[in-house]
Parts: sequence; structure tokens; C-alpha cells
Amino acid sequence: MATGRTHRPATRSRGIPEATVARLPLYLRALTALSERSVPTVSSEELAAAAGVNSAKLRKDFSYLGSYGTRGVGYDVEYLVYQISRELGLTQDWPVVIVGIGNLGAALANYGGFASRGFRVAALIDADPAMAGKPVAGMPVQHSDDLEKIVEDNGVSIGVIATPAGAAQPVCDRLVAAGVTSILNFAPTVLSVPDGVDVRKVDLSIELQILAFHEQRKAGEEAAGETGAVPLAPKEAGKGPDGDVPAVMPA
Amino acid sequence: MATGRTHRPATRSRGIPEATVARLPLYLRALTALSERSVPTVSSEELAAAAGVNSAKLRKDFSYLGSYGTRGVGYDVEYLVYQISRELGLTQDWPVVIVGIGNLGAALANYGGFASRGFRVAALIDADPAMAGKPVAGMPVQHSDDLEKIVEDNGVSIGVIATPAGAAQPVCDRLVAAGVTSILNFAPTVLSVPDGVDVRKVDLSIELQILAFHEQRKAGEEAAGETGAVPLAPKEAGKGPDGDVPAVMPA
DNA sequence: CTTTGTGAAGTCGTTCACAGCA
DNA sequence: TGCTGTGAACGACTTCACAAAG
Repeated sequence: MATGRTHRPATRSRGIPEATVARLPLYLRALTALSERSVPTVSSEELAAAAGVNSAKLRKDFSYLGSYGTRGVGYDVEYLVYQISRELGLTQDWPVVIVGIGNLGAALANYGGFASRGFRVAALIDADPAMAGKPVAGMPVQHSDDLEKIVEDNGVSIGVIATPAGAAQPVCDRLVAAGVTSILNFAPTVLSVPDGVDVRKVDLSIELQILAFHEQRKAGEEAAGETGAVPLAPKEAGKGPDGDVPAVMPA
Repeated sequence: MATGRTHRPATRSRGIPEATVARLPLYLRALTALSERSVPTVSSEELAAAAGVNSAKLRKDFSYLGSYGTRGVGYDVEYLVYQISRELGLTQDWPVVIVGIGNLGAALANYGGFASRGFRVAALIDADPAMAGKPVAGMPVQHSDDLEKIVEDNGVSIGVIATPAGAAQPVCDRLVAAGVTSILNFAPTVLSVPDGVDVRKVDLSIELQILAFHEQRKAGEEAAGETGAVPLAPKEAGKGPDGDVPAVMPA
């Protein structure tokens, strides 16, 4: 999951559920693969399998977009690719800025899937003067002093934040003030933004922690036949990373 | 969002809702920050604000863990940090392997938040023989021929896949065969895994597409007072990234 | 009087199952 | 006959609102 706010209870008239929107890119990817193999049509069953969802869900999702299928046959691949692209706004060009060109920012700048599908990296921005001018992914890094000008000159409405946690909120504020209304946040912080601005976050550490939770459950289950309380740690507490995990237990 | 499957309708007895599990790391981060500032207690209201959720949700979430608060006072910060860490399985050490040491894999290896909180990068693995032995983040990259041995020798149960899309499924299969039961997938593919294996995915391009959807809505709204159908593209279709967006429209 | 913990109500999302159309 | 499109049932998550506890 990612978005903080649903930003409005439901979009006025033809509201597509948020959960459906989140799956459209998945369908699009599967359809693009079929298109490249020149497959003319797919059934909901086949496409659902390729996208990793069940077919009832897929059909319901598509029903929010309109009646684009043919009963007894399936969906026209090219047509669906076009309809979903249009619905997602990928038929236009989205200039994006990446702020924070450290390891992660540089990796994002180099990431191919970024450039494809209507997204274009318009600028790389970093606060370190030593970075300024240095080429990353074939593009000179610009200093953050010019952030506002860069955003305005390029008509940027989507910003990617890949700074350290401490810098994220100030950078976010400046992006928003300059006109950015959608933010993809890789910094491990909660960003606060005014209404009308969308934030999605990607947090590595959170994903791992969720996996660890389930992993622990699996480990606890395979032996213990329900001990009563906690599945008890199999191995032994490793090294406490940064000093939590106190042995004390307040009343 | 990320997980494909809920992997079992609900965990046997004291099932914590998936949505709650996904928020625990958020609370933990906020609590850790408070702990570092030596704040002894927090109210649900304060903590909720710090974590970016509302207080009712937070209280309900905590109620699944037990009654760890004090009415009229709030929650003991240190105690809660401990309880949530334990619940998430962070009181033990989780060795992790990263497969695919390209731009992204290297960035992940260098990412600090990775190493903290009980996760330890046990090995970096890549298929390119030229990478073998090269140090990344102070650690020699190992060749993927040895993947099974590395996983087994280190007791790895969590694997991170940062390979190109085409390599992801084979790598996944090998990880699973070697004993990995949780996978964090950065490759833009749907992975299929046997029951009992958890997969979470992080997909840059999907996040951007979701943002673009909302962005397009905003742009369409500010002018058009409900035209009837589509909010029509404000700018003009840019350059079709990889050849989709056909102008044809099948019957 | 303050703040937690939680039934009950409300909202959102998924799945079922079948009518409707090609 | 085969497969889509969708109302209706179901289940999961959120929010409300208040009783219980310090």
C-alpha cells in the first residue's frame, strides 16, 4: 500500500475504485507483453493469470472502464492497451524530477522502466555542490538552489524524493510550492502535504518488516502446536541494531 | 500495495489483520524517534499524528496486540517499541540475500535502513562473472552458481530480487528451492511461487502510473466542468514510449 | 476529566453465480 | 456454446461513539 489520503471520497461521476486503479498498470504490462507477441485477443481467464489476479476481479475492474470485451471471444489486446493507457494518462508526456542523487536516486535515474511509458526524467537535483554538473545517467545533476526554476520551466507535476529522511519534508514543501502535485517518496518519513497533493511512498524497510512478520509466523507454526501466547524466537535475539529491544518491562 | 496472496485466510488463533501488520512498521518508526528523544509516553492522538494515521485506527490496531496502554495517560514508548518489535519478529536476526547487483541492487546493498532493524545482508549475488569478487558496499559479490549453497549455509529465508525482469522467475525458483520462503521483488514481473511462500513487490513504474492517473484527473477537473466522457489530454500525446497507443479503434 | 479499548455501524473491496449477448 | 458484464452476497477494513478504567 502507499497513498496516504484518498484525496477525495470518490471522484465525481465515473469514479474508478482506488484498488482498481492500482491494478490497471498490471493489466497494462501483461497486455503489452501479449501485444509484442502479436496476440490479437485474450480471455479474462488468460489475462488474469498473466497479471496474477483472478478473472472475476479483472472483469469487474474492466467493467468500471466500460464494456470493452466481446462475449464469447474475449478482449482485443491492442484496443485494451490503448484504453488503459488513456485511462491512466499515459498518452501524454509526464516530466519528472528526481531529488536526491545518492545511491538510490542514481539507480532510479538509470532505471529503464522509468523512461518508458510516458515518464521522462526532466532533471536530477541534489543539494551537494560537489555533485552539480556531474553527469548521472547521461544528464548533468543540478543544484537544489534551482529547484523552483527547474520545476516551473519544465512544467513538472510529479516529483520523486530520494533524499535522506531529514531532507525529505523541506524538499517536499519546496516541490509543492513550485507546483508539484504528485510525489513519490522513497525517504523513510511521513510527508505532510496540503490537500490536493498526492503522496505515494515506497519503503524498503517496511516491506521487509512485513515479510519478517509472516516469516516469524511460519517458523512458529511448524513446531509449536499453539503454545498459548507468542511463537517464541527460534534463533535468539541477534545484535540489537540501534539500541531498542529493552529487556525491561514496565508495569 | 504489494502482497499477491494473503497466504491463508487468517492466521489461526490470534489473527492480526494484514492492514494492521502493514502499519506496525510505521508506528515502530515513530516510536523509535520518540524513544531517541527520551519521550516516556504518548497518547494515541500524538502517535497517530506522527505516523500519519488517525487515532481511532491506531487504537484499534494496538487492540489486536493486547492492552498495552494506560487509560487517561497513553502508551509507554519503550514498552510499545519492544512489543511491536517482537510482534514483527525484529528481535531476531534475519539474514537476507540480494540477487542482481546492478544499479538498483547496489543501491539496496548500500541502503542503511536495510542493515538496521534486524536485517543483515548475508550475501550479494549476481550472474555476471565479471562482477564476481568485486566489492559492493564492502562485500564481495558472489556468482549465482553458488546461490543454493549461500542460501543454505547462511540459513537465509528472505531473498531480494533486483534482477532484470527476464531473470526474476528463474532466480525466484532457485531461491525457493533452496529454502527461501519470503521474497521482495523489485523486478517488473509477476512471480509465481508455491503455497507458503510470500512475495511482496515494489514497482516504481506502477507507482508512477497510479500518480499519473490522479494527476490527469486533477488536470481534467480544473477546467472541464464534466464534458461527458473523458477529461481529454491537456497537452498532447507525447512520444509513444515503446510503440503502443494505436490510433485504430476496433469495433 | 482524560484517554484507552471496543462493540456497532458504515464503507470499500472481493467473490459468487448467472443473465445476457455474440 | 463460450465468455463477458454485473447484481447480490460476503468479507475486510475503517470510523464512530461511548462505556470502562485510571
